[in-house]
Amino acid sequence: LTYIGLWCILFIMIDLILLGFLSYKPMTGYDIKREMDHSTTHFWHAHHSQIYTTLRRMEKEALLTSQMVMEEGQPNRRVYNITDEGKKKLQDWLDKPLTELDDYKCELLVKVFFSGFREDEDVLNELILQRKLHTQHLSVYQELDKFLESHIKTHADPRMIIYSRFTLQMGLRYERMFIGWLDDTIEEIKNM
Amino acid sequence: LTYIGLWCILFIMIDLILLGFLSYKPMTGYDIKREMDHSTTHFWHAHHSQIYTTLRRMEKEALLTSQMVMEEGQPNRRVYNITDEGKKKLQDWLDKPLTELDDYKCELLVKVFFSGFREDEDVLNELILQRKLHTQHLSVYQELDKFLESHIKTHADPRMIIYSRFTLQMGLRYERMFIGWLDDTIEEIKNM
DNA sequence: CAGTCCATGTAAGTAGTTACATGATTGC
DNA sequence: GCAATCATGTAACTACTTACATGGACTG
Repeated sequence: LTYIGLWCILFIMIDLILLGFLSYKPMTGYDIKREMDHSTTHFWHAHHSQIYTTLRRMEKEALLTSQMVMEEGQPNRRVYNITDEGKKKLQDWLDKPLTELDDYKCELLVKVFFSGFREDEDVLNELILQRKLHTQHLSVYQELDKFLESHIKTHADPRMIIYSRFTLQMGLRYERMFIGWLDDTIEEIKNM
Repeated sequence: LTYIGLWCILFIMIDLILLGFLSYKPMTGYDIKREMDHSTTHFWHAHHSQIYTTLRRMEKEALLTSQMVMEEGQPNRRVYNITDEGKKKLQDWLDKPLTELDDYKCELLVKVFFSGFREDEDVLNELILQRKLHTQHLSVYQELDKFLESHIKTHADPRMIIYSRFTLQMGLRYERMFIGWLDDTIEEIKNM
């Protein structure tokens, strides 16, 4: 098991996300958590506990350095910087193309799959609730998209914004696709 | 931490999937793995090691029973049956509506998010490769869908088939949505 | 005679989750 | 007075992954 690490570098997603954010600018764990909640949540999320422990571990691995910055009236901040080794790791991962598909997990679909045992009425109510939740998500993404669109020209590095907007476009499409499926499935159950 | 189990029953997805399959008929771990690979993979997958260990644990929890069936010329089979307690657990989970959205994780989107650092050419190649993979998946789902459609009337319990087909419809929509996003993103990068 | 299918397991590790813990400041 | 924000951590656990392990029957 252990010798594999020598041959094939392990790319752990949370590591690469932290390296990605820190390649833009020095940040604290708190900063990264906040940014993730506003930009990557719809395709990758992390709890603060995982972020803090991973940053610590990556500092030991010489991918990052950190300094405590003393604040008055506010808690002190541990600011992380990416090292050359960290930059290399990020670039190595980016350069290596994905040759497989991500696997998708969806609890709702598991429930639907086994819903032959349920009352149609109950399934319908569940799908209607899900539709509400997805509609809320969709409108959040629409707001975010407007915001990104307005900042795309004023930003110093538009490439960053352009690529992050591609991911948001996927968020929008995903929600619309999901709502479409919910609508059609609701109709089909009603007509059963 | 421990007292929570007393108040709030834990619903672990793999448990519920195994209960779901065994509520149709008695099966072995191998059978369930094979069925999952043909029906639930696109929204939930499991390795055989997890299936075997979970079945064992659930037997201890009195949700299942098992008997070894001796075979000649072939390996012996451990056939599992669901108990009344197991049926109750499955039904309790089905009856409790989901009040949140599943969270979605996608490594490709993480890469795209940080692809401002890459050559457009490299990103394009990666997206084109992903397009190929998604197209392959799509055609597998289309075959499966044809198969389900032809069996929907001859099957003893069409409700089962109808609900499982709903999940396949999602698979089809998901792949089409993904390919659409890939096409548009590829075009936008080419025109950059 | 190499490879896949049948069939069932164990061992070891880790990524990620949930809860515990603290405490000053700002705002309704 | 209550809740949220800022800010950083530790402790404990578990769902899931990867690899190890076996061995007969069938197929091209």
